[in-house]
Amino acid sequence: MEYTVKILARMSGVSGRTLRYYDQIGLLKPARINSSGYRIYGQKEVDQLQQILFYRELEVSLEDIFEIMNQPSFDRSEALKSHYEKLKEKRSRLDKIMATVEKTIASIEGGKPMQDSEKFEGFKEKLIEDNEKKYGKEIREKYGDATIDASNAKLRGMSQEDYDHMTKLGEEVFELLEKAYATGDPTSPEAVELAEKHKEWLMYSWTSYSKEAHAGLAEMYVADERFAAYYDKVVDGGTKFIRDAILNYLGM
Amino acid sequence: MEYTVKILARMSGVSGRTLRYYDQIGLLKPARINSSGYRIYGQKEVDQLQQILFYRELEVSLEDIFEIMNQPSFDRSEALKSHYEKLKEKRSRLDKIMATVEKTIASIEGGKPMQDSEKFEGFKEKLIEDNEKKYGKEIREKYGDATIDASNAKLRGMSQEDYDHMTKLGEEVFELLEKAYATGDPTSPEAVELAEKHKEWLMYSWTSYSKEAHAGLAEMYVADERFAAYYDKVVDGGTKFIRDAILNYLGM
DNA sequence: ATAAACCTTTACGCAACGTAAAGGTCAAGG
DNA sequence: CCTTGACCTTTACGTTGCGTAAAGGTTTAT
Repeated sequence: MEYTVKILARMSGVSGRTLRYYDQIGLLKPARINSSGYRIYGQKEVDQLQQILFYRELEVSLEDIFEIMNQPSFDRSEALKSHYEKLKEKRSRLDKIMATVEKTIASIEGGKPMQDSEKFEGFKEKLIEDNEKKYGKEIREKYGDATIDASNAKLRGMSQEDYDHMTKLGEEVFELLEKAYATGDPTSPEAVELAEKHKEWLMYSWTSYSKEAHAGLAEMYVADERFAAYYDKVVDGGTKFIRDAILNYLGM
Repeated sequence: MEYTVKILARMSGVSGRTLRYYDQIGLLKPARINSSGYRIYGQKEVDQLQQILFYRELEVSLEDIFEIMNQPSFDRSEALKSHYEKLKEKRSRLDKIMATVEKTIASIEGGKPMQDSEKFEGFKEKLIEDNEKKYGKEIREKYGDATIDASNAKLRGMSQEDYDHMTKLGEEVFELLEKAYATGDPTSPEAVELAEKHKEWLMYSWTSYSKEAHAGLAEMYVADERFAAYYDKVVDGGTKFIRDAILNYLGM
C-alpha cells in the first residue's frame, strides 16, 4: 500500500513530473520521505489524488482545488455528488456540440444554409462555465449552491436577445451608480432608479424575487471583497452606496 | 454578413483577444482590413472559426489545427464526421469517470473498500488520447485512420498487466536493437530476435497481422522522420537497421 | 464637440506542466 | 563485490494560449 512516484503515476495516469509539481505547490504531499529522499505515498494520498483528478476534470484550477480541499467544512462524499452533477452538465454540453456538428454536416450536404449564430451552439455553454469558475467559487463558499445553480439554469434557457439585454442592464446599473453616487444621497431619485434598475437586472438571473433576498444580496456586496472591488471600481465607496440605495428602496 | 472583432467574438463565445491572437499566428485571418485598420470577418471566416472551435474542443493544439486545416486534402465534411466520433469517445470517457464517481460514493458510504487502480478508471483513457495527440496526427496523415483507430480500440480493452507487458516488450525491442546493431549484421541471430520481438510487440496493438503490413511498417519507420528520430536515438542508423532486420526476418 | 464604445499594437504575466541536465540510490546479474 | 540500468532527486529554463494593462486612434450618438 505504499507507492513511489513512478508506481503511483502509472496507476493514476499522471506523469511523475505532475506528482512532483503537486508536491512542490503543496497540493499533494507524500505521506513521508524515505531515508534516501524518495517520495512515498500511502492510502490517503491515493484518495486525495483521485479527488484532485476529479476536480481537474472539471477544469478547476489547482489553486482552487487546494482551497476547496483544505476547507475545514470539506466533505468528500458531498463533493463527489456535486462532481457527478457537474459531469452530467459537461456531458450535456458535449451533446449540444455534437448536435451542432450533425446540423452542420446536414447543412453542408443538404445545401441548406445555417444561421451564423446557430453554428456556435454548445460553445456558449462554455461562457457560463467560465463565469462560474470566476465567481462561483466564492459565492458557493459563502452563500451556498442554491442561488448560483438556479441562476445558471435560467441563463441557459435565455435567448441571445435576452442575454444581450441583461448585459446591457448590467451596464446601465453601473452608469446609474456613478450618477446616483454623485448626488451623495441614497434616497435621491437617481438612487431609487439605481435600485430599480438593479432589481430589473436581478430578475434576469433570479428564479424568484423577495425583498429579503434583495436586501441580503446588497449586504453581501459589502461583505464580499470581490463584489466590493467590483463596484468600488466605478467610484470608491460605490458598494456601500448601492447597498444603502437598495435598502432605502426596499424601505429597510 | 460582415463582422467586426467584437461582434464575432460575442457570437462565437470567444474573446476579442483570442480572435486577434488567431490572426497573429495565422490561424484565422480576417477577410479584409478596412481603411481604419479594423479586422473585418466574412462568411468563410465564420465557418472556419466554427471548425477551429470543434478542434479545440477535442484539445487539438492550435498549431495542429492550422496544419490540419491547411492540408490540400482537407475535407470539411469528413472532418466533421470524424469530430462526431471523437466527441462520442470523449462522452464515453466522461461516462466512465461518472461511473467511477458513483462507485467511489458507494464505497465511502457502504464502507466497502475499492481497489486503488479502480479509483482511476476513466482517467487512463486520457493517456490514450494524449498518445494519439502526440503521434496520431502524422500517422493519420500518412497512413490513414484505420490502423490507429484499431490500435486504440485494442489498447482500451487491455488489462493493466497486458499494458505493462506491452510497455516492457517495447523497451526490450529497444535494448535488442542496440545489441543487434552491434553485430552490424541484419541477418545475425540477434537481429532475428529483434525482428521477432518487434512482431510480438506489434501483436499487442494490431488487430491482424500480415507480413506485408509488417514490412510496410518497417519501411514507414525509415520514411517517417519522427520514427526515424525515435529509433536513431538509440544508435545512429538504428532505424535502417531495424528495417533491414525485419525485411530479412520476413524473407523479403 | 465631447463622450462612449469601439478599434489598434505592443508587451508583460500566468498556469501547469514538459524537458533536459547533473547527479544520487538500489536491486540484479556477472 | 562491482557494475549496470532503472529508478530517484533538485534545479531551471521552455511552452501554449491566451488575460490584462497601457497608450493611443476611430466611429457613432448625442
